[in-house]
Amino acid sequence: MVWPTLTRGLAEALRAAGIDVADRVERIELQIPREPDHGDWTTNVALTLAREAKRPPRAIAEAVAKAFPLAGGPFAAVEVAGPGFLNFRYGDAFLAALPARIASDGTTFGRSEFGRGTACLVEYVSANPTGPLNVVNARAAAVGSTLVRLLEAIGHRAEGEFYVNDAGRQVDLLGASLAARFAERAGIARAFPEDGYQGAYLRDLAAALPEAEARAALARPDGTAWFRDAALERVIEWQRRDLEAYGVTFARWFRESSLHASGAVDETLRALEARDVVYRAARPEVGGDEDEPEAAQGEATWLRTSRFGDEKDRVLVRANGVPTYLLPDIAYHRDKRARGFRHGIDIWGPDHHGHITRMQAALAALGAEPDFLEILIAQQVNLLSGGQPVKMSKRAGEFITLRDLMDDVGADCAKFFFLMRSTSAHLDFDLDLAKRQNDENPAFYVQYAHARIASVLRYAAERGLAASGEATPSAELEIPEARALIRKLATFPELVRGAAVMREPHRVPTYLVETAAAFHRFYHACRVVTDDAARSRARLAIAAAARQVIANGLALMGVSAPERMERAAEAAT
RNA sequence: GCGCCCGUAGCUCAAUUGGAUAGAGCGUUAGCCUCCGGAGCUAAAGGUUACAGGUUCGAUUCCUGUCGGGCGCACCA
Repeated sequence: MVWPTLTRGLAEALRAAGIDVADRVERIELQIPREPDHGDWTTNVALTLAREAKRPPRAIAEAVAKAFPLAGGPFAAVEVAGPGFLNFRYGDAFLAALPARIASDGTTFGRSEFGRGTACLVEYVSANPTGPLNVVNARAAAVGSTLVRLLEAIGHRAEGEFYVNDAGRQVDLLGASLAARFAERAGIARAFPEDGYQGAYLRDLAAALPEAEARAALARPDGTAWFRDAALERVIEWQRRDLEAYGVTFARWFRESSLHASGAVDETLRALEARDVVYRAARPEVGGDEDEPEAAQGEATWLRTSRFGDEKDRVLVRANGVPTYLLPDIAYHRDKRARGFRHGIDIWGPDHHGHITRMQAALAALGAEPDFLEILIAQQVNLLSGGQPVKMSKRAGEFITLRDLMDDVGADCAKFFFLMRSTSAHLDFDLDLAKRQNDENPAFYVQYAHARIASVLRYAAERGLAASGEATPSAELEIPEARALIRKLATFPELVRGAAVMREPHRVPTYLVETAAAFHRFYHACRVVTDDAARSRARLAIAAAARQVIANGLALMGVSAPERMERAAEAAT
């Protein structure tokens, strides 16, 4: 990997130039410029250090350029440009050796040790076990699973986890809804609960219940618990199965109920009390609304989140003695730390973004490191069909599910579309476009490049030709399209590092589209399989390297890299 | 009213933790197959980065304000 050697070389050159950056080597900004004229790597250290060094940036840059140890490294030249940028250019030897190196690295090309084995926990989807998964869950699943793979790729120990809210009011309501549906079937009068779950899936579920047992439960005063448990296990299993079909699995499905059972919830409350951030009162000491009639509900237990950046204090335990969702949630994050994770990343839906400050405040109140928890919001998804928004009503239980989406456009395509956009941005998902198996669909564009290369490699193999394991001859390296492709492939490790560090999975598909385009240009400029065996083998090595990088990138996304693609039967023309 | 997200080509979106001349796809227009997959390639056109200030060597990026879109503001999750 180029990044560490470049960093070390720069630190050494800066020291020679009289500037010591020993303690902040990793903060040196290194970038791959988008403008090819600016070299293969660039840094602005001379500009950022000019002020403290009290020297003009260009003077620093000149000194660094002179002292930079080029010998034995990937670079052949370093130039000073503009106001004081340092631009590094790969030597031909480095580029020539790259295809063979990618071949030998195989699926590990792009990986690094940047994360030094730090344990990270990514919590995502974590949908309530009250119904099918929706499209935002689908988006979060694509983003979260990719994030786990990205973190692993840069050397973290990363795990994905699904937090199941299988306790509390929502699941009780689910039980009551199911009981009502069963009663309805059995011809027993029973009111459907207000705000109950309307979805048709509960009717199906009610039909599948063991008749006698359900009737008995219905007759008992505490019978909804039976229906709740029945519904819960069924729904969780559906969710797990759908996610599996989608290609997303978790290291652990963590049950909220286990926190109650183990006493972790009570323990967390005591830990907070010990830190003197809890009080009992009828209304909050900070942030209360004067005309809140709810104040009459009696004394609740409050957490002083307002001391840690929240606008008001929050209820941990209701006046009736039942904890709000917040307390077990704090217990859950406390548990993550106790399990040895040094860093947690949560991916939440758009309806939870108002909860970020209170969660962070709660963890601060607990004494957690300020950067322990990072929360990403997987923004809203608007489905478009025929150019019109698809109408959905969560209340009535009418919405497009993850399962519908997979049936409609396929898991690969759905994931690719979700990952194309930055997580925090609203997303318009054009179902018609995603369904189209043609050139308008970027998922197919990338997969097609992979299949096309695989096809060329097969064609070559039939003629007894295989990729060369030798350095690329300079005659090939001088072809602009070949050189551009190899340079693009060389940036993959840095792309992976950047996407992981910045928590921006969307950089991967963006890169893959560019890489696929670079390959297609190479393909058009250079016939790969010719009568010239040596040349053919060299070009096969370049093509094979491109295939490997595209495959590695698609693997990060959890999208398949097909060896061949059947053209779907053209619609009547 | 308060908080958060967003505003970039006709449309959907990028722009590498403040970098150099803001880029792709679709759509439009004009081209490219005796040859390895044309699901491809080449070129043209398309921009006051919503608006107004500020910070600095440098702002699509950071800060303030205005306008517009979305979401959230429970002793629900």
